[in-house]
Amino acid sequence: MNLPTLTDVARAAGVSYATVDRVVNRRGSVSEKAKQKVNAAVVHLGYIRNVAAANLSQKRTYRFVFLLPDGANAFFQTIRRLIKKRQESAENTSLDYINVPAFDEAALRAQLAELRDQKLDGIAVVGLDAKGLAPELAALQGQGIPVVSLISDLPQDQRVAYIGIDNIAAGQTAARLLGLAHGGQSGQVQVLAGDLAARDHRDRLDGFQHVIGADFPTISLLPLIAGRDDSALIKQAMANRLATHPGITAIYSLGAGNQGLIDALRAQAQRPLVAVHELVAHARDALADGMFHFVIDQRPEEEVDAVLAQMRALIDNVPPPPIKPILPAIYLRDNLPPLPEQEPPK
Amino acid sequence: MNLPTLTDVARAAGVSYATVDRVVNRRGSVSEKAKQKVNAAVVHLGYIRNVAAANLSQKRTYRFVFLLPDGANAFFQTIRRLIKKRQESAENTSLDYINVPAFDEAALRAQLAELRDQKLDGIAVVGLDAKGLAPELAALQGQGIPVVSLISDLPQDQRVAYIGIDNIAAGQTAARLLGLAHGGQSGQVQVLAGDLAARDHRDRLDGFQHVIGADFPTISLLPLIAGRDDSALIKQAMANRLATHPGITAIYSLGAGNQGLIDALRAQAQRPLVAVHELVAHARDALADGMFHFVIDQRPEEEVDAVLAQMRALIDNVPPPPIKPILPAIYLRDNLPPLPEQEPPK
DNA sequence: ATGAAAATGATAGACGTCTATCATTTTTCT
DNA sequence: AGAAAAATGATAGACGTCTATCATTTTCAT
Repeated sequence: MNLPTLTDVARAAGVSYATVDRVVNRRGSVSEKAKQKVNAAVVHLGYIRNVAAANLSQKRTYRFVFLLPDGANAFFQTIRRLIKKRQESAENTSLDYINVPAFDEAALRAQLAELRDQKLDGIAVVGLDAKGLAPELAALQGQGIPVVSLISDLPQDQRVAYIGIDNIAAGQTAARLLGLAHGGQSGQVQVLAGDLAARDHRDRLDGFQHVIGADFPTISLLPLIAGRDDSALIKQAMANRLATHPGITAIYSLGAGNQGLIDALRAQAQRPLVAVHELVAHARDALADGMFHFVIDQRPEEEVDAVLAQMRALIDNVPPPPIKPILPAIYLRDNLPPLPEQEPPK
Repeated sequence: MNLPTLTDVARAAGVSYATVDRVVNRRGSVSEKAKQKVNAAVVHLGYIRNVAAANLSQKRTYRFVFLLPDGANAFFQTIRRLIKKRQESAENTSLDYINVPAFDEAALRAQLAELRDQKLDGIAVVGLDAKGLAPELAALQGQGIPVVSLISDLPQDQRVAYIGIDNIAAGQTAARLLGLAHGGQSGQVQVLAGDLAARDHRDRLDGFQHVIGADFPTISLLPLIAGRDDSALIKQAMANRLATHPGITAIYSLGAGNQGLIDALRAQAQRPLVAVHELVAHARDALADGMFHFVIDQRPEEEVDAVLAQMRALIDNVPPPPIKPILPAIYLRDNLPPLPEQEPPK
């Protein structure tokens, strides 16, 4: 009738509660035989640990830290805001983030080393394609502190899970949206990247090129512009390109710094189709204005939640944490989500 | 440091634990003065009830029932599957669904009446645009059983919340996707509805017509086909229409029964742009095949979760349940989510 | 077979809330 | 003032898990 408790398991296994406890909480001093009896009983009864009761008894608080790239990047501002928000409504979880210089391996490494001594229950890192992090990451995992990569992956053996979108799929999606919007006519597409050293940017570009090449043969790609996610740089480069190539029919910006793109577009009459990533404030406005046509968003809220869920599951040691990949959302001006309420500054 | 407990509240209010309990759990026999002292202390300390502990102590189980339209409709099959899935992983919740004849006011009414006598904690109903349900719904709410409308709304005063997408936005989104995909060229669009008596179908049509009319003046709409969500009917009607109107450039199917549409399309060479609703198996296949181009999905998983969250919050009497509107997702062949694992029949 | 080490059992207290009971105090009415 | 009614206090037990302690039994090596 009711869910079985540990006492039920003990009875079924023919051992004492203490022994069951030693098995399920890995306290050692249990014979192989007893361990098997207990595990069999667990399976047989379908015992599921009552996490609520467990946390109650322990007054457990999870301590999680996010390592995020420093800077004005609007997307990560959103992530920071979300973390703060979750912190407030968190029952027994303490959430923090630490800003680390962007794309700086040494700094990230130092930060990871520092975290090793603090008693943490989990770390989420925005991955970096760098070899030098391996020892620090290994040391953390060795201490039982799980590391999850967020948004941009780390090598598989250096993290327990990756939370983020499939960036190849994102690039493909962008390609198909822009491709279909040519209505079968030919066109010239300008791709705007941040830095191809970043894994996510590379993946998006690969996906994009592949779909354009395979399914839209009448569309050609102009040479890539690498804008380093820097608005000023992007503005200038795009202004030039638009001036010299009046035949541009579409733009795909797969990185950040799109304010620069908006500025460049505003300065002239041509209105190509535009697809960008991340629904941040200026992208939202540009979408509503009709300046942008598609925004592909990785839904930071879901990502943050997924990180927390993953880490909790890992720590609670419960069955395989649901590894539901996060799909990029496609926004048009018609399906914009309501703005999150702004917190009035006190 | 730690979160305040009821004992802390009692101390701060200068009353006994028993009195605090009488206040927060509304047991009566408390003077107005005491009530105020307690409430003040609650606010002052920022007390938040520990729901885990509360449920633990009560061994509370929530009993929720979903009333779903009967029939083969693939979308509702998905909902049913999701409910079963949630049931399995539910800690202290019992979930059931009852199939009711579709679009049948009398049957739904009878079912609601029957549920009144069963001790339930919440009901989710797929709304119907019918006057006759009001007394039954009112009676349920009077007994403290909250009713939530799902997918298709009920009049505002007859339910405590609506969980579902904004169907006007969904129709607008479909219009813009198809409109943009004309690449500025003119076209003829065929809209395929189920039954305009259903609120969600009407809303989608309104949104669609509005955006086409406002932003794509070179696109014209052919007379609507009402297929009653019936595959056979739809197949026939569409086959006719395609034969008589070879100039059709796009099709928007805003209801169910799309297998019929697929059959009609397969029977001939013309390949118009197609947007449909709900990512069910055949839509998924058609998308992968290139037969469909856009699928707008209301993400049933999120809807089911939102229903449960709403109801739990209502019952736990916790602060305003987060009323996050559910956005329709747009799927292309490139961003299809992984298939849920099929359960092997035992 | 003796002692040390390993394994097991029994059990109490804590976590925060809910429910229930009984005793005591305060208020209200005549 | 005195009795009835209302309000309050005190407190114990339950929910399921974790942690800790101490006593007892079993296993193993010599």
